[in-house]
Amino acid sequence: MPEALDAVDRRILKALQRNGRMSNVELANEVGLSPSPCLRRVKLLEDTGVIDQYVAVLDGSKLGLGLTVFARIWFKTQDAETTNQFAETVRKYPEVAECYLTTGECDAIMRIVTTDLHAYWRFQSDHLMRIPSVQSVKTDVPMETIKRSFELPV
Amino acid sequence: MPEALDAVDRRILKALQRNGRMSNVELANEVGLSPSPCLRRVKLLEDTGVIDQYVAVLDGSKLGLGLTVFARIWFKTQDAETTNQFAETVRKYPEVAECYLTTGECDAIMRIVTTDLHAYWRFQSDHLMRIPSVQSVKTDVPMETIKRSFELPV
DNA sequence: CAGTGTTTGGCATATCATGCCAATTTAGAG
DNA sequence: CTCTAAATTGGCATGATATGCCAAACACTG
Repeated sequence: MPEALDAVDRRILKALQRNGRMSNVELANEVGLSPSPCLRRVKLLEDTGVIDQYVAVLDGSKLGLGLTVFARIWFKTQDAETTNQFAETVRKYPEVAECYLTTGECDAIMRIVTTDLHAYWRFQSDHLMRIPSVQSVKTDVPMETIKRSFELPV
Repeated sequence: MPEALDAVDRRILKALQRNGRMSNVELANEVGLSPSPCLRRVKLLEDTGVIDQYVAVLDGSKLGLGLTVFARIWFKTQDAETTNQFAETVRKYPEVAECYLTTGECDAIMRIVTTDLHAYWRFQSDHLMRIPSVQSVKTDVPMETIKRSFELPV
């Protein structure tokens, strides 16, 4: 690992997590460098993969995608084939924003984005429950957002 | 709602969700417009709040923050005061990336980012379980990522 | 304190954002 | 189908920004 982040790097990361489209000149001012070395540091952070990507965060409620739900999945069996088939299928659904295999109580967790509860129910019964490896699903529906951040505490 | 998104707007949103730092010239080419009206559309999408913000997405594993866990919380009581106190406290912890109040089986769901299981355990016992309103916590630990996207299917 | 390697700041140039205006396209009414 | 008005587009001029290069400052080692 060639990275040893110093205080300036951390300030850069902090700033770009808050505003990924900030101009390099503005960023340089904020972290106390001139534009030239600032840009070089940013490029290095990108090249080493510390900065993975830049994204625009959309407001789902303004796009008819106001409902986020968390679903826990239980498999019928936990063999590799079952798991692979599940993964392949899940990756195709745009409704599934995130999906992880877990150890412990359940076998997988997903975050799913849909229009409303009705649309979610349709997705669950028409698609999720029809994946052969899926035995059962339990859903938790967020009613209110207390905190929502994509930032890592660097 | 003054927004009626057409096909070009959707292409803009799709592109900026994949690369939020794309230059306007490049974006214009990709969506089949000249830079001038393209920029105007982007600005409108920002002003109306469809585009909420631009962020840099970091790789937690390269920053010593490799573990993401999901925790379900049960409260002792569900009155407004309990809830508010919980919310206030949770918002202060940088480890807590997301937190929602839920209806159904549990009372709240959180996504928590830490260094490793040991650090999580410390956070749970030293902080989470000491919030007076919290009765119990169940944790699901992702072992493998099947899908991870911040994109909305526009 | 000299030498070496790293990081910085400034500068020149190419690319880009931005605001304005004329031209084109679209939508609606007669 | 035609005319008109409104909305949207493309091109252009200007100011700001990114980018690569070089010399100077700095940090570390022997």
